[in-house]
Amino acid sequence: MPELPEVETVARGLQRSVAGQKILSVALGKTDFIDNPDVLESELSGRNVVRVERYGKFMLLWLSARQGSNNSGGEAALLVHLGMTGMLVPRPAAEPHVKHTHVVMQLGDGRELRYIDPRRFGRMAFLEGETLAEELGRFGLDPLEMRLEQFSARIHQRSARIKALLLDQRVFRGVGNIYADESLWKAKIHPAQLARRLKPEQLQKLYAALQSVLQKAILLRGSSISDFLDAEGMPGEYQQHHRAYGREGKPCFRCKTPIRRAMVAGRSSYFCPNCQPPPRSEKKKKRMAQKRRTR
DNA sequence: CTCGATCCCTGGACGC
DNA sequence: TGCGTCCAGGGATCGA
Repeated sequence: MPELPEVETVARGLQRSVAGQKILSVALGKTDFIDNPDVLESELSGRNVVRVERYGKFMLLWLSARQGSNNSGGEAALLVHLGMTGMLVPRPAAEPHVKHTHVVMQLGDGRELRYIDPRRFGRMAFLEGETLAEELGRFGLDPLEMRLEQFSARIHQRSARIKALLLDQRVFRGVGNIYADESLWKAKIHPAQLARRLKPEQLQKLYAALQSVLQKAILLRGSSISDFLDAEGMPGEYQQHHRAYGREGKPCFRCKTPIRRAMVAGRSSYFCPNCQPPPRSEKKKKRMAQKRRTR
């Protein structure tokens, strides 16, 4: 569930608390979510965490070259995806490891940077040089850095549903189910609307909605739905500002019509059936269902 | 290109 | 209290 605002929150926290720290050694538990556990283990120890930043839904821990190496591999980084339930948190080494602690990095100041993930939907990888560049190149625009023209260009002639495109990390990096639904609600666009059908005014509205929703969410340190906590163990507050996501049956904040839930692009999607009018294709589907019932 | 289905995994909700 | 069952959900992958 960590999406752009949650990952940004964690990354900022880690930048404050672990940037500059040296990784002395690494201990691994379950490793099925790690690209190449042996490489990760051997490459991490002895490096400094230079800087922590967000890249889409990933955290990027930029690493120094190791002493004695000529840094032939180019820039190196630890890539961390939190999946649904991942947490990356610094703790005093003396504190017991909670269940599902799978990666423990001993830091120079006596703390440990721990990766905890019950479902292991996350991902961790040590990457450097060309491999790293290639991996990062797979992803689309950062929603907070793109201009309107770039946003529109990525969307306007695609035949997929707008929600599917918003969720596609190759198109935009960092948007997930919550913020896609919230943005679409704010822009009054139905999630199943075909992207190429959107008018310029709608694209402009969606662009603005996406940015304001994400910025406000970052300000409130993300949404804590199930158990999201930031690097300091604090929950976010944006869930109190949700207008669509998770509000099935509750009145729309604009028109009081009950919020509906439907599967779009394989994800449960929340929307106001009045403010976000369904596209023709959806109406057709409804008529078919009606026919079946009356038959 | 776009879609849906399937798998990964565990905890929480729910029914009995 | 304790089972069993179902579901959520990002992303990879595969077939239609």
